[in-house]
Amino acid sequence: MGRAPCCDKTKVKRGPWSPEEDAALKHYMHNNGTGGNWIALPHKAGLNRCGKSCRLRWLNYLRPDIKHGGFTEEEDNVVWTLYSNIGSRWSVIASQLPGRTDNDVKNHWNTKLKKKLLARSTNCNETTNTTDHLNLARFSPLIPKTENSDQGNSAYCYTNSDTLPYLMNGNCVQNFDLKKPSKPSYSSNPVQVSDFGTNGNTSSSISSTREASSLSTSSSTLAMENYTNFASWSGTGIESTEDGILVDLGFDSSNDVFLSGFGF
DNA sequence: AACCCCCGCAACCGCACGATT
DNA sequence: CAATCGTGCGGTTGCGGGGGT
Repeated sequence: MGRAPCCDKTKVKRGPWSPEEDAALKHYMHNNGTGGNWIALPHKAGLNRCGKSCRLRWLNYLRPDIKHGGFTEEEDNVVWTLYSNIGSRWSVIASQLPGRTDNDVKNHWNTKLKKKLLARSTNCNETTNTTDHLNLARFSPLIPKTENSDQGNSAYCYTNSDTLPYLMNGNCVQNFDLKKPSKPSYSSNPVQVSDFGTNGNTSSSISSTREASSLSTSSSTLAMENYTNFASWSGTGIESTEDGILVDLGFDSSNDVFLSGFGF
């Protein structure tokens, strides 16, 4: 048996809200709040609307603290960084942007930022056959394990020693243990991700703050090290037989790139 | 001036989840 | 424990405005 619809769609008004409806909803919300029940609200407020529609209208448009207008560069940076780490969890991203709603962030991503990303990905594809192979790590959002793996259990974050030090405003690349790539097509300096967490010099050059923790079950142990710009893990057991790295070096607006990656 | 196309945004839809009965 | 309900979320749609031809 399917879910019962929240309202009779043939009997409620749909489509754009009129100024009168907005005023009625605002007035009701000002005096009563939701009363903990959006479904009953339209009737109480004298609105011939679905409760979900009222909720959406209020949260995305009528709320007094809503910020309208274009996104600032700083807000873009937050969206880039969070999207690269957690994906399309718009409500979580929006919670980090005061006055912005999940719908705002989603629309902004779909209409502006995604196109930027695609444009860069195109450039990435164009350059991976040349001597510049940094783009996978610089542009990729989190890549699912199965898609990022050559043989199911290994992956690399590709980087470029010409660019990374500038982006990170430091010289950490010098400390990485650079190895030859496993894939012939990637011929520049890849950073084997499992090396991040095992190289003490690397960690100290990236960040002054560091936390370590571990998770244990009867069958597995997962050790976590969290740094400002990346987190590494290594473990044993059924669920965690691989070392991994989550890199978040943020967005560099002057170069119009963001650097973020995931590997194990 | 008329038409077309593209883009941005508001709104809708369906599903998942937690709370309640 | 299962059914029901309300809410929140992410994906998608479609309208309207603006720019180009």
